[in-house]
Amino acid sequence: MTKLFKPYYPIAATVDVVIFTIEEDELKVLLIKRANDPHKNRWALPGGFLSQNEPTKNAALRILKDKTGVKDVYLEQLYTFDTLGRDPRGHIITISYFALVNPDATRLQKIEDLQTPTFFNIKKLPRLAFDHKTIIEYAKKRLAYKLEYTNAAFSLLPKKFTLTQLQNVYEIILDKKIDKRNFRKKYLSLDFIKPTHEKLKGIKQRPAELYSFINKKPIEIQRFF
Amino acid sequence: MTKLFKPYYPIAATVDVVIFTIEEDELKVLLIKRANDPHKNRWALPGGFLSQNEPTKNAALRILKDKTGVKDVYLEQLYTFDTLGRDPRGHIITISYFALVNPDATRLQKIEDLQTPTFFNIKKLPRLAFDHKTIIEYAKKRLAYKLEYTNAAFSLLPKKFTLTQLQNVYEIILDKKIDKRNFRKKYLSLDFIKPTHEKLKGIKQRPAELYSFINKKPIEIQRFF
DNA sequence: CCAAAAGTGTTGACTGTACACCCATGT
DNA sequence: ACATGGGTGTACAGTCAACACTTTTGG
Repeated sequence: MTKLFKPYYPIAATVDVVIFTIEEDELKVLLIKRANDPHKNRWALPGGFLSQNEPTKNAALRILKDKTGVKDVYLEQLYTFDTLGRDPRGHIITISYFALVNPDATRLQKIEDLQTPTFFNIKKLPRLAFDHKTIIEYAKKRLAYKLEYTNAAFSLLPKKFTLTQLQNVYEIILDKKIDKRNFRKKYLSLDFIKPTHEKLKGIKQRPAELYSFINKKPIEIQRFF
Repeated sequence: MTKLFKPYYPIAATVDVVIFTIEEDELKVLLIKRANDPHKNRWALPGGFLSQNEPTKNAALRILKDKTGVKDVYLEQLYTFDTLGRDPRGHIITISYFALVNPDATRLQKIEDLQTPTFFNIKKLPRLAFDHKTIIEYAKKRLAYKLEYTNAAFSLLPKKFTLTQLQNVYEIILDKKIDKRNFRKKYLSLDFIKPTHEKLKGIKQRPAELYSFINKKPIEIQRFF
């Protein structure tokens, strides 16, 4: 603290990061195994304490890189969790972030201190430390919104992808079947993607056209009145 | 702090509250005049430091009541602002909340220490303390979303209201004209409101039917696929 | 030629939008 | 009787949802 505050009570703040990916047709979340108490050896979101004069997003990026090897992700602030008792060490709030990554471009490091970063199927999560289950559930809702109202799917896909892969992303996250023709018509009409005129090769069926996102910046679509 | 953390750096956290209302056909924000430095005598969002073991939402309610007299509002967490330098006293993050109130039911107290809580037209804000302008802009976006996707308008209206009043809320917040017939058709089809079979009286035109919200809990509407 | 996934259009239902006049009341 | 805002319907356009067959490739 650069100066002291009269009657004001300092608290501790952590950041926690929810990293989603899609792998083997499953929505997965990145977890690490805690090296220390509390909850030693339990699976948890990558997270840690803020450093001095460190913005929370920087802290999230730093911790993510140090504990999992994941870097260069676009983080979005999710929510600040502050329930009393969420951390047995005392009054600790956590500012959570979330991001989407493409597993092909995301090599997990095996860190020496046994943090073993691992993507878990969101439907088969182990017992989690702290209130991290709550945080993941909240993040999942936000993810579904993002997919419905933005071009966020680009973060989950390789640079070039087929419409079937894209549709799979939607089906997995929204957890429902979508009609192929309607999906293509609608998604193409949004003008988020364009054909590359390349084809997927080396497979035994008809090769699919590869598409790419026109814009790798977040774009929203509008509604109501 | 109930226990000490080894190398971990305590920070200070404040909460700030954005209270919106609609009055005289204008969207207004509740501000107070700061009693102390920094930014003494400048207008600011009601806010203050977290107390020991106090959840942020409780802190927001406490501060709101103490500094403005406003109570019994439904607060929703907005965002955590943490830009370095946002507070000249040091590394202080703020967890912001927002709420909608009906001015008829919200009596502002004139507090002895000259905090003078006042609703300002959002289009005519004075110079604000800290990064409170940024916070208000963020809150305004969130407000427009809420209105489009939920029944949140109930918080801005008296128990009984006319469809014209409801439409005004939308026109003011979305900042555009809406066709009267289309608005009525659409809003009624959402089944958020029901006629009370009472009429507005004592005015010189044809008296309007009064409606009330069926449900004063947040409800969302769905889209896409 | 077979298996597998890619690709493609039409129809009917529903929703959004544009638009103008009569009605009920107080003065 | 008039001024004021309240209240109402229709038609056209656009979007959504349901639905099945042909094409291309590798083996």
